[in-house]
Amino acid sequence: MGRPSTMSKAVARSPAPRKAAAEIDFGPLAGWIGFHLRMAQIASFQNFGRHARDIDLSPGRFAALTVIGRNPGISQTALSKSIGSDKSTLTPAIGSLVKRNLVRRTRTEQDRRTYRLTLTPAGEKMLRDLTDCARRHEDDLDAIVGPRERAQFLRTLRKIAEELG
Amino acid sequence: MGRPSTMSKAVARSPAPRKAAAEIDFGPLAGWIGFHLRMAQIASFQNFGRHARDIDLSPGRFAALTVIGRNPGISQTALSKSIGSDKSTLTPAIGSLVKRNLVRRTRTEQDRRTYRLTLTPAGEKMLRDLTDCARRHEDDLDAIVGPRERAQFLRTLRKIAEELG
DNA sequence: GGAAAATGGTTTTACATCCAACTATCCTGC
DNA sequence: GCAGGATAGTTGGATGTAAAACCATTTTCC
Repeated sequence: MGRPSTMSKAVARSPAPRKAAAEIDFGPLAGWIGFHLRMAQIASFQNFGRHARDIDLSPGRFAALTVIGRNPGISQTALSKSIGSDKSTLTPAIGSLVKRNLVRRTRTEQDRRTYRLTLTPAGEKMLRDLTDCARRHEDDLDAIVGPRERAQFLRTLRKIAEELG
Repeated sequence: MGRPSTMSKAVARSPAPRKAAAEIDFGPLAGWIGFHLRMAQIASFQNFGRHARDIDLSPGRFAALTVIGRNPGISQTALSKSIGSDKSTLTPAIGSLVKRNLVRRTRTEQDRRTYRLTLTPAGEKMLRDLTDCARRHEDDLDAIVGPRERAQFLRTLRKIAEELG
């Protein structure tokens, strides 16, 4: 496919119709909440990753760890509902946390289907470290949102999650 | 905390130490923007899915289609930057759009590394249909956010994406 | 008491996504 | 011009995710 036409067209000098990132036309996307929610979440996710680079745990697992820490004995299904991920997603996630000795999974005698999830001491330490990372990440977000808007912004986010959940 | 430790098991009648979703303790998560951003985005994603169930295209591809439609001739790299996904993610995504005859990918003679992406007529039709779905999804979001807050909310989201990007 | 429905978890399948390494093409400096 | 660096896109490997089918157990209801 060498396209041997040797550039007979050779428009040559035109500086290219290439688009700079800044001049992209987003059309209706530009005014849509859903789109910007997605973009903001992607950016926030990446920023969290920067703060927690050393510690090797994703935001999702961090949320899981926090909820387990605060609600010892919680079941996997309840956990999955609370953090908004599918229970089938949680199976390998919890598995890896158990393998890393951060979470303990014990059967109950009352209901032999469920597990009780609790943190190990190592899990509690990890949670403390991660909470520090998240705290710094939150400081970044707070600085951007600003103290005036913060409460209202949070309220709106919560409302979206509740009413669409 | 609960944990009456009376459980010699066989408590039988106790309505279960099971947690209802409503009474989960989220600890510091409860006040964090990053967490609620994530939850809101998950909910929004699912709601979009409900509206676009018939049409078989994810939000990410929808965004790609829109940007291509608005910026005919855009390159894959520029597209990936604009919608915030990795260029390697885009390779199979564009591939499937091309296979479904929604997008055309043409080589340029000036720079034989890049592709020019454009919509096919079928792609434009698909974009119109999807835009209708997204419009309904947006209506849901608008109803939740409310007209008073909308502009400020959007401004804040945009700021987060920009400053953390 | 037992069949039927519900519930907790796992497995399987199918993608989406990122990162790092790679190929092919271009651009730059000498 | 041509070697070395940049850039466009692809590939491979690892992980995250959801949905559906599935097993084991418990609960409901007759």
